[in-house]
Amino acid sequence: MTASSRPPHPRERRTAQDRRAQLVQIGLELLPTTPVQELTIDEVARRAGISRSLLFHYFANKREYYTAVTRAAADLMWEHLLPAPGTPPEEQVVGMLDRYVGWVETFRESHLAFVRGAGGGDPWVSEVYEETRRRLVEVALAALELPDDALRRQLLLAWFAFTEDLVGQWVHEPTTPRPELLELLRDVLRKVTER
Amino acid sequence: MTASSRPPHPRERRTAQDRRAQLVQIGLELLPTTPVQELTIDEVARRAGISRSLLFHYFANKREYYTAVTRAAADLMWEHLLPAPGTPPEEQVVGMLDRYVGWVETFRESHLAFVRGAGGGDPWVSEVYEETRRRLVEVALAALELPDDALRRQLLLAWFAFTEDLVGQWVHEPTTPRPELLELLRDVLRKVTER
DNA sequence: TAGCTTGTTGACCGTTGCTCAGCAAGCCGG
DNA sequence: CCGGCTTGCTGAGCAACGGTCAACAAGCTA
Repeated sequence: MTASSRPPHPRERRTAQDRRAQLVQIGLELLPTTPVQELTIDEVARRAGISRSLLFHYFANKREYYTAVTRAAADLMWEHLLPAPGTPPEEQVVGMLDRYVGWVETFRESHLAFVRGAGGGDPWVSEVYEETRRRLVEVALAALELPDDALRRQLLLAWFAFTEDLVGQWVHEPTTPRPELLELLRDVLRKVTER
Repeated sequence: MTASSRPPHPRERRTAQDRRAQLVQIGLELLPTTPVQELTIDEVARRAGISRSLLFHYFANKREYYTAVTRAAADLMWEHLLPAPGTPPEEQVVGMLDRYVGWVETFRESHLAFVRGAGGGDPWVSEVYEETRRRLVEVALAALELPDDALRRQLLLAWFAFTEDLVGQWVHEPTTPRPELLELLRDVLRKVTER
């Protein structure tokens, strides 16, 4: 987040860690306006005030860079959704759902662009997001205290796709009050898993 | 290094319509193996046995080309799913669902790659597929004889996201017999729309 | 001071999307 | 047969982008 105003001549030397973090941060800031894979190295380097070559010093290639950005975005969401340890099961699920809707509300385009980018095109990128979804399902499975079989996992993942889609539409056109949306999602989850 | 050969057929001259169709066809054939946006004009032109320039004679730019390819793919599916006129309502829905699963089963990677490509990255491309989904919802709404309000449409679209996701998983790991999958999907649809 | 480590750069290359001036294959009226 | 028109088609070439490489320079330590 440190402002990198560009003084005329002197070079700005940073530690490897700092530089990497800065580059990923720039990627995160660009994410809302640009499909991940379309970030140009030039643009990122320009914003960081460094040469293209330096970016390739930290990331072997473009893909490695934008998967790192994607992973950072996914981690941010993950940390926001994760329930505090010790929360009662039912509350865990409801809380995660509530925070998920909040997350989408807060970041709107930003988040939708991210999901879109994560779902499409590059398998390496989609793998990152799919892993996050799998982890979410893992948590939900435990919280719901459901038996763990393959079909149920598929259903939970599919329910998450349902939720993603519906919430994505809802933030653009809130067809029902927020609490009812949450109730509806919880209800569908119940009906989907109760078999 | 380019082909300096002028084989027996120095040049294959076609009508504009023919050429366009051929180019789109080549795009469709490449779709399973390559994310739409990553098709290279070079590759397509090479397969068609023409110069790159000619492709730009028929499509203003790359995007116009691959949205045309995407639209062609979407239309193929649409035509396959559309119920025959005169089919009784319930049968329409069940039939479409059945044919949808069949479609995914038949084309597997091909279809999943398509959906992935259509969902991600370029808004122009995703718009094409979203329009198809909207049309499907339109048909389903009529077939189910449900009142037509904004929330219900959202729910139907979200249910379709659920279906897409579940069927996509299921073809990779059939966790339940096919008829039960269909029943399950129909059941979830009922529960989602019965409010 | 020399010497090492390492953050950093500019010059260069191959590929790809895209443009443009013009060739060539049919088809017309004379 | 001929000139000219239309139109499918090409090759050379440009700009932008991803990626490589040898070398510079900013700090640290001996």
